[in-house]
Amino acid sequence: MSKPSFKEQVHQAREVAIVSSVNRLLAEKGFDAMTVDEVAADVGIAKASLYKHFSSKEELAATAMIRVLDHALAFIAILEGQAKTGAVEQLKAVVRWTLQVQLAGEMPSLPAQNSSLRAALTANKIYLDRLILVSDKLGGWISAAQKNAQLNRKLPPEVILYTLFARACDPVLGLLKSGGNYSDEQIIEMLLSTCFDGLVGPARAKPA
Amino acid sequence: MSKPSFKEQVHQAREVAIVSSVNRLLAEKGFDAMTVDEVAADVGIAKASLYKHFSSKEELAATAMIRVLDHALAFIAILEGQAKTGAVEQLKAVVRWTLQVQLAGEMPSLPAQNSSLRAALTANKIYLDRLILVSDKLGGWISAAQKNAQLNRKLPPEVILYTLFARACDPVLGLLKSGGNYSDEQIIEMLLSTCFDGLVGPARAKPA
DNA sequence: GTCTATAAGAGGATAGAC
DNA sequence: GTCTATCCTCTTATAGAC
Repeated sequence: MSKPSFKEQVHQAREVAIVSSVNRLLAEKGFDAMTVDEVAADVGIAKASLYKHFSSKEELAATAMIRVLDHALAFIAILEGQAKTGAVEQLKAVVRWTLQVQLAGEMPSLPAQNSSLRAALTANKIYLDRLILVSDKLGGWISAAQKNAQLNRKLPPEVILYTLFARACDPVLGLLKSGGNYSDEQIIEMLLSTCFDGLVGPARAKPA
Repeated sequence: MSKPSFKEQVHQAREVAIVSSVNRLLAEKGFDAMTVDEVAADVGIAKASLYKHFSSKEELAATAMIRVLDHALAFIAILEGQAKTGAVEQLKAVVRWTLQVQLAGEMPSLPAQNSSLRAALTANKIYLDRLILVSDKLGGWISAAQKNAQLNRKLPPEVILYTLFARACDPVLGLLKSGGNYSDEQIIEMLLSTCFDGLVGPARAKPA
């Protein structure tokens, strides 16, 4: 790699600032309610300047999503480097991290139905690449956990993967948070409980 | 009640047709992507005529939500009239019904973040009334199930209620449906399993 | 690359005739 | 109450000077 020039560093820094604003606004208002004017105002530059860095609102959102996936991959890498724990514990750690990001107001939320956004995401190689990387890592842990019977063997791994991904946009978190009756830590533990042990609760007795 | 005139019946029938269209479009595209022009075209009337029946797009959505809640209440009433089964079984039946409605493409999906919509809903007495009725019915079953230890006693009833409500907009259903690898019945059973028994699966042994 | 100014168009809501 | 035609605001995106 060649040393980046000062100009390039400024350019990069500005893009980082843009993506940070986009990420926060996506978490706060969602894709549809977020306007490009808001983003520009939040960053403190003119809207036309934004479009010199990113060609569309969809690309802004895609870049924010890529950043989140990169953070997830970094967290997963840390887990992999730690002392060997059970696969289920690693999956729980990832979900816990996801919930913490949401509680911090930093989890971008994209509507599943928006067609222009979906088109942009499925056409984005970098986004898809990161998504597959995360899926593969989690998929490995899921299959390990099923081998140990730590996770229900009757569920297709795909279903478990989707269910874990869905924790990143669980509306229950927002409801509990806005209700104000529970601490962040309590919310996280309750959601982990309902996700892994279900509403019925943990197994009452271990098999002999 | 006085006998409705023919004119009033036509009026009512038209409104029913409007709400049906709105309901289907809300399920298909969501509130933001749905346009009033589309609704008018789908019903087959002019947009201005729509506004003689409903004063805003938000009111259209609220009316559709009220209809869904009324259907839910009707289903709950049927369950109450049936031979006595466990409270958990009744809750599962309600969730199963919710999933069936989604699979049929008839569950309106409203974004949680849209502020104008939220304002209209929280100001709508009829909507709030129905929502409370459903919550009370489910709340009764939840507390009964917790007394029997059929549901985890450590979870606040409120958390269980929210978790059940959230099944009505679970993105996992849409992902599995669009994947095409499972029948509707399989999807329903898997989602019921992850909801009540969690990813870990059902208790492997009963306490002595 | 940054700015101001504006094009271009979508979409919610209404005017006014019938 | 229904229609056609229109208004008006908001929002994405770009033109063109510097």
